[in-house]
Amino acid sequence: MKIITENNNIIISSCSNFDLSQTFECGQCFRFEKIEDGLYSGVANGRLIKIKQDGDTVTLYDVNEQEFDEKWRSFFDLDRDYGAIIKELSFDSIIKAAIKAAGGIRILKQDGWEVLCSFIISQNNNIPRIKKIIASLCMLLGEEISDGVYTFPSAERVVKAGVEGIAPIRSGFRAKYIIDAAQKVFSGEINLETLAELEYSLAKKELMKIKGVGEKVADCTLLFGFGFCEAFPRDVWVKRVIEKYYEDGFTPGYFGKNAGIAQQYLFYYERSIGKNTKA
DNA sequence: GTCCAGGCATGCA
DNA sequence: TGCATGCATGGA
Repeated sequence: MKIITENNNIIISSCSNFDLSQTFECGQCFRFEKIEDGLYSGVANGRLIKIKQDGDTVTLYDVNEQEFDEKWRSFFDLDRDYGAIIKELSFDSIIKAAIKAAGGIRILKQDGWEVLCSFIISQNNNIPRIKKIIASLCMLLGEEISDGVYTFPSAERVVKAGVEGIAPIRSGFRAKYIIDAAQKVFSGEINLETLAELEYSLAKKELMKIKGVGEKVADCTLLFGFGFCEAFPRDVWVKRVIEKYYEDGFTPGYFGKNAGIAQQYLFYYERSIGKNTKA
Protein backbone atom coordinates (compact mmCIF):
# COMPACT_ATOMS: atom_id res chain seq x y z
CA MET A 1 0.00 0.00 0.00
CA LYS A 2 1.34 3.37 -1.03
CA ILE A 3 -0.18 6.70 -0.17
CA ILE A 4 0.44 10.01 -1.91
CA THR A 5 -1.20 13.43 -1.95
CA GLU A 6 -2.06 15.06 -5.24
CA ASN A 7 -4.20 18.20 -5.77
CA ASN A 8 -5.58 17.84 -2.26
CA ASN A 9 -6.68 14.29 -3.00
CA ILE A 10 -5.34 11.24 -1.23
CA ILE A 11 -4.35 8.46 -3.60
CA ILE A 12 -3.86 5.00 -2.17
CA SER A 13 -2.23 2.59 -4.60
CA SER A 14 -1.39 -1.11 -4.44
CA CYS A 15 -4.26 -1.42 -2.02
CA SER A 16 -5.01 -5.10 -1.52
CA ASN A 17 -8.11 -6.63 0.03
CA PHE A 18 -10.03 -3.39 -0.38
CA ASP A 19 -13.14 -3.26 -2.52
CA LEU A 20 -15.28 -0.15 -2.24
CA SER A 21 -18.51 -1.62 -3.48
CA GLN A 22 -18.23 -4.62 -1.17
CA THR A 23 -17.30 -2.37 1.72
CA PHE A 24 -20.19 0.05 1.22
CA GLU A 25 -22.75 -2.53 0.17
CA CYS A 26 -22.24 -5.19 2.81
CA GLY A 27 -24.82 -3.63 5.10
CA GLN A 28 -22.45 -2.21 7.69
CA CYS A 29 -23.19 1.41 6.81
CA PHE A 30 -26.29 3.17 5.55
CA ARG A 31 -25.16 6.60 4.44
CA PHE A 32 -22.97 5.84 1.42
CA GLU A 33 -24.39 5.76 -2.09
CA LYS A 34 -22.98 4.78 -5.44
CA ILE A 35 -22.83 7.80 -7.74
CA GLU A 36 -21.42 5.87 -10.66
CA ASP A 37 -19.39 2.71 -11.12
CA GLY A 38 -16.58 2.76 -8.58
CA LEU A 39 -17.52 6.20 -7.22
CA TYR A 40 -19.23 6.59 -3.86
CA SER A 41 -20.27 9.49 -1.71
CA GLY A 42 -21.50 9.67 1.84
CA VAL A 43 -21.42 11.48 5.13
CA ALA A 44 -19.01 10.36 7.84
CA ASN A 45 -16.69 12.07 10.30
CA GLY A 46 -18.97 15.08 10.10
CA ARG A 47 -18.45 15.77 6.43
CA LEU A 48 -19.39 14.73 2.93
CA ILE A 49 -16.73 12.64 1.28
CA LYS A 50 -16.31 11.28 -2.23
CA ILE A 51 -14.18 8.27 -2.87
CA LYS A 52 -13.36 6.32 -5.98
CA GLN A 53 -11.80 3.02 -6.82
CA ASP A 54 -10.04 2.08 -10.03
CA GLY A 55 -8.42 -1.35 -9.82
CA ASP A 56 -6.27 -1.36 -6.72
CA THR A 57 -6.11 2.42 -6.57
CA VAL A 58 -8.45 4.30 -4.26
CA THR A 59 -8.83 8.08 -4.29
CA LEU A 60 -10.26 10.17 -1.47
CA TYR A 61 -11.30 13.54 -2.86
CA ASP A 62 -10.63 16.81 -1.12
CA VAL A 63 -8.80 15.27 1.81
CA ASN A 64 -5.41 16.49 3.00
CA GLU A 65 -2.74 14.39 4.60
CA GLN A 66 -3.50 15.49 8.14
CA GLU A 67 -7.20 14.73 7.87
CA PHE A 68 -6.43 11.42 6.25
CA ASP A 69 -4.12 10.37 9.08
CA GLU A 70 -6.48 11.58 11.78
CA LYS A 71 -9.74 10.23 10.43
CA TRP A 72 -9.87 8.25 7.22
CA ARG A 73 -6.99 5.88 7.77
CA SER A 74 -8.81 4.37 10.74
CA PHE A 75 -12.25 4.79 9.18
CA PHE A 76 -11.28 2.47 6.33
CA ASP A 77 -9.29 0.23 8.68
CA LEU A 78 -6.22 0.63 6.50
CA ASP A 79 -3.69 -0.44 9.11
CA ARG A 80 -5.19 -3.87 9.63
CA ASP A 81 -3.53 -6.74 7.79
CA TYR A 82 -6.52 -8.27 6.02
CA GLY A 83 -4.25 -10.55 4.02
CA ALA A 84 -3.11 -12.25 7.21
CA ILE A 85 -6.66 -12.43 8.57
CA ILE A 86 -7.92 -14.01 5.37
CA LYS A 87 -5.14 -16.56 5.54
CA GLU A 88 -6.06 -17.41 9.11
CA LEU A 89 -9.76 -17.68 8.37
CA SER A 90 -9.42 -19.84 5.27
CA PHE A 91 -9.87 -23.13 7.11
CA ASP A 92 -13.07 -24.45 5.57
CA SER A 93 -14.60 -24.45 2.11
CA ILE A 94 -17.57 -22.24 3.02
CA ILE A 95 -15.60 -19.35 4.41
CA LYS A 96 -13.16 -19.74 1.52
CA ALA A 97 -16.01 -19.28 -0.94
CA ALA A 98 -17.27 -16.30 1.04
CA ILE A 99 -13.82 -14.73 1.01
CA LYS A 100 -13.67 -15.22 -2.74
CA ALA A 101 -16.90 -13.27 -3.07
CA ALA A 102 -16.37 -10.69 -0.36
CA GLY A 103 -12.67 -10.57 0.48
CA GLY A 104 -12.50 -6.87 -0.29
CA ILE A 105 -14.67 -5.85 2.62
CA ARG A 106 -13.13 -3.51 5.16
CA ILE A 107 -14.81 -3.14 8.52
CA LEU A 108 -15.46 0.59 8.71
CA LYS A 109 -14.76 2.30 11.99
CA GLN A 110 -17.87 4.43 12.20
CA ASP A 111 -19.16 6.73 14.89
CA GLY A 112 -20.40 4.60 17.78
CA TRP A 113 -23.56 6.54 18.50
CA GLU A 114 -24.51 6.57 14.83
CA VAL A 115 -23.98 2.82 14.54
CA LEU A 116 -25.93 2.12 17.71
CA CYS A 117 -28.86 4.18 16.55
CA SER A 118 -28.71 2.80 13.01
CA PHE A 119 -28.82 -0.81 14.11
CA ILE A 120 -31.67 -0.16 16.52
CA ILE A 121 -33.52 1.09 13.45
CA SER A 122 -32.44 -1.99 11.51
CA GLN A 123 -34.40 -4.48 13.58
CA ASN A 124 -37.17 -6.32 11.76
CA ASN A 125 -36.60 -3.96 8.86
CA ASN A 126 -35.14 -4.03 5.35
CA ILE A 127 -32.06 -2.20 4.18
CA PRO A 128 -33.69 0.29 1.78
CA ARG A 129 -36.11 1.35 4.48
CA ILE A 130 -33.39 1.50 7.14
CA LYS A 131 -31.52 3.93 4.87
CA LYS A 132 -34.65 5.98 4.35
CA ILE A 133 -35.38 6.31 8.07
CA ILE A 134 -31.78 7.24 8.87
CA ALA A 135 -31.74 9.82 6.08
CA SER A 136 -34.89 11.42 7.39
CA LEU A 137 -33.56 11.39 10.96
CA CYS A 138 -30.50 13.26 9.73
CA MET A 139 -32.60 15.73 7.78
CA LEU A 140 -34.89 16.26 10.75
CA LEU A 141 -32.31 16.73 13.50
CA GLY A 142 -28.85 16.76 11.94
CA GLU A 143 -26.77 19.77 11.05
CA GLU A 144 -26.93 20.94 7.44
CA ILE A 145 -23.29 21.11 6.39
CA SER A 146 -24.02 21.93 2.77
CA ASP A 147 -27.08 21.98 0.51
CA GLY A 148 -29.18 18.97 1.42
CA VAL A 149 -26.32 17.29 3.27
CA TYR A 150 -26.88 16.56 6.94
CA THR A 151 -24.75 15.11 9.71
CA PHE A 152 -26.05 12.39 11.96
CA PRO A 153 -27.77 14.12 14.91
CA SER A 154 -26.20 13.99 18.36
CA ALA A 155 -27.77 11.98 21.16
CA GLU A 156 -28.62 15.28 22.82
CA ARG A 157 -30.62 16.49 19.82
CA VAL A 158 -32.46 13.18 19.67
CA VAL A 159 -33.33 13.15 23.40
CA LYS A 160 -34.65 16.67 23.17
CA ALA A 161 -36.87 15.74 20.22
CA GLY A 162 -38.43 12.83 22.10
CA VAL A 163 -40.66 10.07 20.75
CA GLU A 164 -43.20 12.55 19.36
CA GLY A 165 -40.47 14.71 17.92
CA ILE A 166 -39.06 11.92 15.80
CA ALA A 167 -42.47 10.72 14.62
CA PRO A 168 -41.86 12.19 11.13
CA ILE A 169 -39.10 9.67 10.43
CA ARG A 170 -41.69 6.89 10.70
CA SER A 171 -39.53 4.44 12.56
CA GLY A 172 -42.56 2.74 14.08
CA PHE A 173 -42.13 0.78 17.29
CA ARG A 174 -38.40 1.54 17.25
CA ALA A 175 -38.93 5.20 18.14
CA LYS A 176 -39.05 4.51 21.87
CA TYR A 177 -35.88 2.46 21.58
CA ILE A 178 -34.05 5.26 19.79
CA ILE A 179 -35.06 7.69 22.52
CA ASP A 180 -34.00 5.31 25.29
CA ALA A 181 -30.61 4.89 23.65
CA ALA A 182 -30.21 8.64 23.21
CA GLN A 183 -31.21 9.25 26.82
CA LYS A 184 -28.75 6.73 28.23
CA VAL A 185 -25.92 8.01 26.04
CA PHE A 186 -26.63 11.69 26.62
CA SER A 187 -26.97 11.29 30.38
CA GLY A 188 -23.73 9.34 30.54
CA GLU A 189 -25.44 6.30 32.00
CA ILE A 190 -23.75 4.51 29.15
CA ASN A 191 -20.38 5.99 28.31
CA LEU A 192 -19.57 5.43 24.65
CA GLU A 193 -16.24 7.23 25.03
CA THR A 194 -14.81 4.45 27.18
CA LEU A 195 -16.76 1.50 25.80
CA ALA A 196 -13.92 0.36 23.55
CA GLU A 197 -11.66 -0.05 26.57
CA LEU A 198 -13.93 -2.63 28.15
CA GLU A 199 -13.73 -6.33 27.62
CA TYR A 200 -16.05 -7.49 24.83
CA SER A 201 -18.61 -9.23 27.04
CA LEU A 202 -18.82 -6.26 29.39
CA ALA A 203 -19.18 -3.76 26.57
CA LYS A 204 -21.97 -5.89 25.16
CA LYS A 205 -23.74 -5.99 28.52
CA GLU A 206 -23.54 -2.21 28.72
CA LEU A 207 -25.21 -1.74 25.35
CA MET A 208 -27.90 -4.29 26.18
CA LYS A 209 -29.09 -2.07 29.02
CA ILE A 210 -30.77 -0.07 26.30
CA LYS A 211 -34.33 -1.03 25.45
CA GLY A 212 -34.46 -2.45 21.97
CA VAL A 213 -30.82 -3.55 22.03
CA GLY A 214 -30.42 -7.31 22.09
CA GLU A 215 -27.46 -9.47 21.20
CA LYS A 216 -27.53 -8.79 17.50
CA VAL A 217 -27.79 -5.00 17.65
CA ALA A 218 -25.15 -4.93 20.38
CA ASP A 219 -22.77 -7.04 18.31
CA CYS A 220 -23.23 -4.91 15.21
CA THR A 221 -22.60 -1.79 17.26
CA LEU A 222 -19.45 -3.24 18.81
CA LEU A 223 -18.14 -4.49 15.48
CA PHE A 224 -18.86 -1.46 13.30
CA GLY A 225 -18.51 1.29 15.85
CA PHE A 226 -16.05 0.18 18.49
CA GLY A 227 -13.51 -2.10 16.83
CA PHE A 228 -14.54 -5.36 18.49
CA CYS A 229 -13.65 -7.78 15.71
CA GLU A 230 -14.62 -10.78 17.81
CA ALA A 231 -18.27 -9.68 17.84
CA PHE A 232 -20.28 -12.05 15.65
CA PRO A 233 -23.73 -10.63 14.92
CA ARG A 234 -26.22 -13.40 14.26
CA ASP A 235 -28.82 -12.02 11.91
CA VAL A 236 -31.21 -14.00 9.77
CA TRP A 237 -28.69 -14.29 6.94
CA VAL A 238 -25.87 -15.61 9.09
CA LYS A 239 -28.22 -17.98 10.88
CA ARG A 240 -29.21 -19.24 7.44
CA VAL A 241 -25.55 -19.77 6.51
CA ILE A 242 -24.88 -21.71 9.70
CA GLU A 243 -27.94 -23.93 9.31
CA LYS A 244 -27.29 -24.49 5.63
CA TYR A 245 -23.58 -25.31 5.64
CA TYR A 246 -22.40 -25.97 9.15
CA GLU A 247 -25.32 -27.84 10.71
CA ASP A 248 -24.16 -28.89 14.17
CA GLY A 249 -20.51 -28.25 13.51
CA PHE A 250 -20.74 -24.61 14.49
CA THR A 251 -19.79 -23.46 17.97
CA PRO A 252 -19.38 -19.97 19.41
CA GLY A 253 -15.74 -19.17 18.93
CA TYR A 254 -15.46 -21.14 15.71
CA PHE A 255 -14.00 -18.17 13.84
CA GLY A 256 -11.94 -16.90 16.74
CA LYS A 257 -10.85 -13.35 17.35
CA ASN A 258 -11.81 -12.13 13.89
CA ALA A 259 -15.27 -13.69 13.87
CA GLY A 260 -16.85 -10.35 13.02
CA ILE A 261 -14.87 -10.07 9.81
CA ALA A 262 -15.77 -13.65 8.90
CA GLN A 263 -19.37 -12.75 9.63
CA GLN A 264 -19.29 -9.91 7.11
CA TYR A 265 -17.83 -12.20 4.44
CA LEU A 266 -20.56 -14.75 5.06
CA PHE A 267 -23.31 -12.14 5.17
CA TYR A 268 -22.25 -10.62 1.86
CA TYR A 269 -21.70 -14.02 0.29
CA GLU A 270 -25.09 -15.43 1.22
CA ARG A 271 -26.90 -12.32 0.03
CA SER A 272 -25.00 -12.25 -3.25
CA ILE A 273 -26.02 -15.85 -3.95
CA GLY A 274 -29.65 -14.84 -3.57
CA LYS A 275 -29.21 -11.96 -5.97
CA ASN A 276 -27.38 -13.94 -8.65
CA THR A 277 -29.73 -16.88 -8.70
CA LYS A 278 -32.87 -14.82 -8.93
CA ALA A 279 -33.54 -15.86 -12.53
C1' DG B 1 -55.06 -9.22 1.10
C1' DT B 2 -50.60 -11.53 2.70
C1' DC B 3 -45.85 -11.84 3.58
C1' DC B 4 -41.48 -10.15 4.75
C1' DA B 5 -37.61 -7.25 6.49
C1' DG B 6 -29.49 -7.20 9.49
C1' DG B 7 -34.84 -8.36 16.28
C1' DC B 8 -36.50 -7.56 20.54
C1' DA B 9 -39.72 -7.31 24.63
C1' DT B 10 -43.03 -9.71 26.78
C1' DG B 11 -45.59 -13.48 28.71
C1' DC B 12 -46.00 -18.15 29.63
C1' DA B 13 -44.34 -23.12 30.23
C1' DT C 1 -33.84 -21.16 29.92
C1' DG C 2 -36.65 -21.71 25.88
C1' DC C 3 -40.34 -20.70 22.73
C1' DA C 4 -44.50 -18.16 20.66
C1' DT C 5 -46.35 -13.80 19.62
C1' DG C 6 -46.99 -8.84 18.72
C1' DC C 7 -44.86 -4.94 16.98
C1' DA C 8 -45.03 -0.01 12.95
C1' DT C 9 -44.22 0.56 8.43
C1' DG C 10 -43.83 0.10 3.51
C1' DG C 11 -42.69 -2.60 -0.53
C1' DA C 12 -43.34 -6.94 -3.21
